[in-house]
Amino acid sequence: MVQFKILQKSGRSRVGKLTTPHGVIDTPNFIPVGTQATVKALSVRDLEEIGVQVVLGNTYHLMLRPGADLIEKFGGLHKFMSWDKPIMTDSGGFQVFSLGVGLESGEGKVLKEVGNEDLVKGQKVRLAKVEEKGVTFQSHLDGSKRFLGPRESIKIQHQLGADLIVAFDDHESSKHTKEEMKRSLELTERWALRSLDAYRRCHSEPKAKNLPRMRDSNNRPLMYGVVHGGTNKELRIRSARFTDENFEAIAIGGIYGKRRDLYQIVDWVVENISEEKIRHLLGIGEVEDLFNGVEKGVDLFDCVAPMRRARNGSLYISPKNSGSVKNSFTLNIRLSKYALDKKPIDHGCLCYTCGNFSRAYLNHLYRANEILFHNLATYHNVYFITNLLKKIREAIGNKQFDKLRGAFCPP
RNA sequence: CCAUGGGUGGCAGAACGGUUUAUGCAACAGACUGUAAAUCUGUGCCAAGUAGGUUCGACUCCUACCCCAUGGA
Repeated sequence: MVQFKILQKSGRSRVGKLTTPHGVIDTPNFIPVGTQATVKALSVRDLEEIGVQVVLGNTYHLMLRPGADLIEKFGGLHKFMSWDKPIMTDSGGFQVFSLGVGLESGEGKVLKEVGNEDLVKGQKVRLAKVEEKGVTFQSHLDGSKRFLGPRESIKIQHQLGADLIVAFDDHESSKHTKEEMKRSLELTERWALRSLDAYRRCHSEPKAKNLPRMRDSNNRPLMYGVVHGGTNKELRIRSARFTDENFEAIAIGGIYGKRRDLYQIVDWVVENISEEKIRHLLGIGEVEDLFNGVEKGVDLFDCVAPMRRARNGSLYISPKNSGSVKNSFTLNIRLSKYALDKKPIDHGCLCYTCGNFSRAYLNHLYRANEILFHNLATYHNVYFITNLLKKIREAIGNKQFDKLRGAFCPP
């Protein structure tokens, strides 16, 4: 059983404690994305040293490689990757739409009727065939035809043994009319119910065909329903209420637009869900957004940004080292001006990287294409964000959140 | 000294008698929000060993010289 307890509140911000089968997660908190059963460039030892409390794995990637059955045979994702703290898994819905490569690229007629999407990214047209029971897509690894729906997704997430799981959802990112968005939302709602059904079967009908047996009822994961509705207020509110009615945990998804939209959406949602339920803002994690999310009552975030940024030379710095909204609280360690810089990345940062290495050294490692760069850079960024959330929790507890926020994002 | 091959941007390396001559790397910048990302996108290089010649036009053809590589004396 997973339990969420709010310990302190300040405005809409809250400090809480999410207790899972693999330990406690203090909230608000940040969940590093570890798509393929690893947070890229970091060892589990690094994560523990940093103080990361929970990581996210991905249903889509893991089902394709190495396969959910294989991971189940190894005793689940925790044992497979040797991480005994909480794990969240994503439903795979997002990937199926964002990178499921096309099927039957010539034919659109029939597919369109069931909501087929031409997802245009760059110049490639990608098709995923969406039907009532789920999505047929093409593996990005070998082109093989695959199927993922609510039942499959929930099954896989149970096989992986995650503590926090997500209902399978449709994505309206490329739908433009309100009618299309509404149809997509309705599908998400039906899939939400199917996800719930699959979840219950995993627990109350352990012999149900094709569903994994949950040995111990204490190991029940917490399942998030996902609020969609794009930037449409009416749909977002409807989705928020629906999700609140049916789920114990609320995730906010389908956020693609501008920051202003993001904050507006969060407001609409938060105002229409129960206060005591945990709230997760899917895919969000830039510094500015963390502050605003927390202020609006979000408890958990996951994002690839800190890790990806790190690998690309974008390293977090705090305001006292000239980090600001304008530079996304980052410096670009690739720049020649750091080649002779003896300072650590972020003066005052207590992480291993900052405690031992200069900007010049990191600049050199990047330029020399050394693998160690990825580790040291990712370590710093994950530490920075993890530590930031820790400071945020403390600030909320001390009624100092506004002050802390003001130091980072002056009004 | 002889023979052969060759000298193209910072480096590597193509094509071509004709409007702004690839491409890669390096350099210089920018991007990155439920990860097909050690990725992606831009920018610049006042590119032709030297000196002549042929031609309307030469990096491309010719001559001489210089330099490099390999082989030989």
